[in-house]
Amino acid sequence: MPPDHAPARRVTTRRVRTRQRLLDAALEVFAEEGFGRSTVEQVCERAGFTRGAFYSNFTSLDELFLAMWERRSARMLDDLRAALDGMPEAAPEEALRAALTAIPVDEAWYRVTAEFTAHALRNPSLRRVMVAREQAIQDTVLPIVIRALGRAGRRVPDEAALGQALVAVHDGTSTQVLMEPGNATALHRREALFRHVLDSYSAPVGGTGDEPGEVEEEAR
Amino acid sequence: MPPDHAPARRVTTRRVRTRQRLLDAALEVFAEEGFGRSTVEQVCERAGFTRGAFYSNFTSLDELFLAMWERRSARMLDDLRAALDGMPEAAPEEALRAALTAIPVDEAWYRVTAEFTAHALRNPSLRRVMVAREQAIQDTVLPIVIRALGRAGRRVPDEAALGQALVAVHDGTSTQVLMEPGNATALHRREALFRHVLDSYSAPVGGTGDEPGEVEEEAR
DNA sequence: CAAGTTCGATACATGAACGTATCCGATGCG
DNA sequence: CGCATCGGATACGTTCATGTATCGAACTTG
Repeated sequence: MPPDHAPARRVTTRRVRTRQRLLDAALEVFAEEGFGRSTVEQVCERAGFTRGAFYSNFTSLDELFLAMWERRSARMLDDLRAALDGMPEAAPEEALRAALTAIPVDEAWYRVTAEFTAHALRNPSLRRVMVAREQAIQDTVLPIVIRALGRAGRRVPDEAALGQALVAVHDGTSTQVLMEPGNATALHRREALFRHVLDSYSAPVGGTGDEPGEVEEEAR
Repeated sequence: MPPDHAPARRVTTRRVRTRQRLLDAALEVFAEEGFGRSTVEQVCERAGFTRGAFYSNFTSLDELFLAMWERRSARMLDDLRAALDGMPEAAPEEALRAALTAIPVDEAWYRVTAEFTAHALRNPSLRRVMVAREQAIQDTVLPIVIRALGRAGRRVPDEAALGQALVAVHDGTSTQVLMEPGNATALHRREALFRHVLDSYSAPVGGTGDEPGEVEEEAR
């Protein structure tokens, strides 16, 4: 129902295409230069435009940064979802490996994410965006992980805690892996850590009833 | 033995003091504005100098950033060491809690670290600096952690793996905690995750001989 | 206490990025 | 096919950060 109060913007084909080209260019430039050191002109040049195009589509670099990050972030979630849906009957071990190879391909993306994290730590509204995204990731990943664990005969007592742990491990180890490119050990240890976390936050169902050092439900 | 080839710089008292004031100011400014958005003038103003002082002591903002980060980073390591040395006979549980409260006090520092991480991901020589620091942290912390675990009757089969896991968990959870300030749950989950990692990467010595789901030594 | 050196302040020239106002080709519509 | 609007290009003026070159006060040294 948009017979509008505002002038009823027609969204031209051209417009959406230039927006996308600008967003793509932004990812590249921010990854190379860093967000803080990037300029409007650099982004436009990379996209094959002049600054006129930019100011016609966005009002600030911050706005572009946010839009780009959210778009790319959503796509990453889609990829992850696809990778996990592809193996609905896999064992946790396999699913984990599949998920981990589906994700950390794009170094540029992780650079930009690190940049975005730093930026968000100084900006309450961006912080909320990041928190929301973390929640979205958990909502997507957790059910699948939990189902996989279930097939392996394990139950997760505190799902939210597992979700937070997985995200933390993912972020922390991603950085490590990127800091030493071509270090296979770091990659393997990353996988191992994930396995340990999955183990620690789940317990065998119908077994002896207790394992040593397992999770007790947390106080809220 | 420095009867020098270079003009034999006398290091005046004044000089070191202004250097320090500049470094302190840099931490604050970078934390507030972000490194990329910070200017030489902002730092100098905060320190109570003009740009002349800066250019007399450093050649670029990058140089200042690196110097500041290394200094602060070293101090952080000292704090950590002190906190852990303070309780040479503590149980792992206690020591963990002590270490965790000794560290994550300074939000500004973590902002700057995030900034530095992002920066280092684009800069090979900074990457090496970060990797070296991670190594230093492990060299400092691991022996203490391992001794504490030992007193609790636990042995660590793969020490390097534990070190990497601890750092990853620290980094990953720090971000989470800072993203939602005043969220006690995140803090508790952080602690819990540390406990689980300590458990997963160690095994009781002289016990039954095997626990389920423990670490096997890793391939190199 | 005089002479020299050091270090930060001041002044200046330069260049870069910004945002706006305007123009003109392209695109969609009748 | 002609017209109206849209969207990006161009051309400003302005602000701001940079780096250098010079100056002068404070401290060191003999």
